[in-house]
Amino acid sequence: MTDETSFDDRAAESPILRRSLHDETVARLRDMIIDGRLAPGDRVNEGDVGRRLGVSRTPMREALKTLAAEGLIENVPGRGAVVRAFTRDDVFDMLEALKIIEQEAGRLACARASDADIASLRAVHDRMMQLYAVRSRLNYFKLNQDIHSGFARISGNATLLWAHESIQARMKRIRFVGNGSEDKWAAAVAEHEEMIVALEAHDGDALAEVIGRHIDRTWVRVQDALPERASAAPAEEPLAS
Amino acid sequence: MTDETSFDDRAAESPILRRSLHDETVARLRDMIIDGRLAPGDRVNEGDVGRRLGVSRTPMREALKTLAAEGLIENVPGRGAVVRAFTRDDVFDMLEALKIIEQEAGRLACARASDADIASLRAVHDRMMQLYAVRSRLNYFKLNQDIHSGFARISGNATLLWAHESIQARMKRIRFVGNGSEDKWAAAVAEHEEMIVALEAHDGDALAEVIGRHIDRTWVRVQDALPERASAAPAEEPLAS
DNA sequence: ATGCAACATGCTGTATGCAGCATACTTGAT
DNA sequence: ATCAAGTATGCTGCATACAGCATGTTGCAT
Repeated sequence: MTDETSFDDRAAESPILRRSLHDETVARLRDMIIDGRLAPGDRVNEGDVGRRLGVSRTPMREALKTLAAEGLIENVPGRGAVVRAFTRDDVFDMLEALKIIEQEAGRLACARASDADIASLRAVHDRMMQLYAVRSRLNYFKLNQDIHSGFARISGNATLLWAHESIQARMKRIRFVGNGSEDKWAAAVAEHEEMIVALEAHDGDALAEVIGRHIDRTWVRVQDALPERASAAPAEEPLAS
Repeated sequence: MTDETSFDDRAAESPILRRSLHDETVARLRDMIIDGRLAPGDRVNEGDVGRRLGVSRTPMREALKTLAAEGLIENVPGRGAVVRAFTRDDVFDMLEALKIIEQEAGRLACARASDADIASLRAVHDRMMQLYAVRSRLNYFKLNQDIHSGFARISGNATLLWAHESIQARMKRIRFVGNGSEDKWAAAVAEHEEMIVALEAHDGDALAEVIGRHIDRTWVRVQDALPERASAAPAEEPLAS
């Protein structure tokens, strides 16, 4: 279960385009939040964390403003940045919204997407099947994000894609935690296959139905891993150990 | 038609809660973008605009980062902030996304909203009818934002509300411009009435249908005011004149 | 022992200074 | 006259310095 050690996925980025320091800092902080180095409820000390990332307070503060707008942290006046902690209700809302967006994006994709677009999603799915075959959980998980936002991507609607990815970014930590047991994983893989088949058949209703089922079961799975009232962070490292 | 002069709506804010300088700056810049003082494509000079707002470059830069995350401006590396210009396709995508979110939020609202919630929306609608009666265009327009995000608000889903408001914030400028002629306005008012009736009857399908129709017609209306390829800003002030 | 008040510390919020880069202008050559 | 190259200017990006505030601690009084 531990063929990978770090959650870091920066290596997968485009190799040519060098990002600005701001984007870099935002990305690294995002990673720290997702993989739990910054736990929900933690105060983010600009000086400390900035030193740790090798940037001064100014770009640090700017990155925190960006993350606040993304909904990953909260900026309390006079007290600085706090990693946002999601309640059970918050997570329910996020999944419900994700379901709506993904279903409708799926319908649009069935109506509009080119064969090449569909083939590209099929390719991602095939790679995920291979990763599932060797139980490479972390790499599977990484691609899982892609395939879900993939429907929004090939729907051709940039705003839907933006909304989906924004919400998914907040959920990443939680989905990471609630990745579930062997049989649940198998069921998820089967549903993915159903989705791709529906997409290839341009059957929007069928696709929406599977997506709905899939996300409903995600809610069940995630719910178990969620503490009663507070956030999404058990104290210990949940997966990458 | 010119009973109001400024787009400014800060007076409508909660009187007690004093906002931080950051939030204040963000809000003021947002207003400047919406009412056209900062036109799409304009470069935002940190020094100049900062002086104009009475803040130094640092909080200015932080505000720009927030606005960039909100999608109202773009941060070009090495060139600073540029007010984002939306293409016709961008606007179509935004309206399509808004339609999806608003329809499904409406369905949820019909299923879940309390009588008090529904009554509050009815109250907003009634006030809009009064404003329509005296043709108070700008004040009508302000409440129009509220009633549309209102469905998301009383759906009880905070994430849907967030998504709706985020997208609507970007659209504000365009909706402002494309407010349309007398008869189109009358049609819009009639559709609003239909929506409230459907909501009060808890008829989700009917509500979704009206919302769909309403936004489709918004697209038609807005499209005319939209230049072919570029942004959403005719040079002159379009409405408050 | 407990509560309150004054103080000390450390952090946030803002301003300013400096280096680097992009762009515009000027000057010269063809 | 036009184009190119070098130069100059002004802005961005980042670091640092300073002021104000929130919080934790200590000492004193009851």
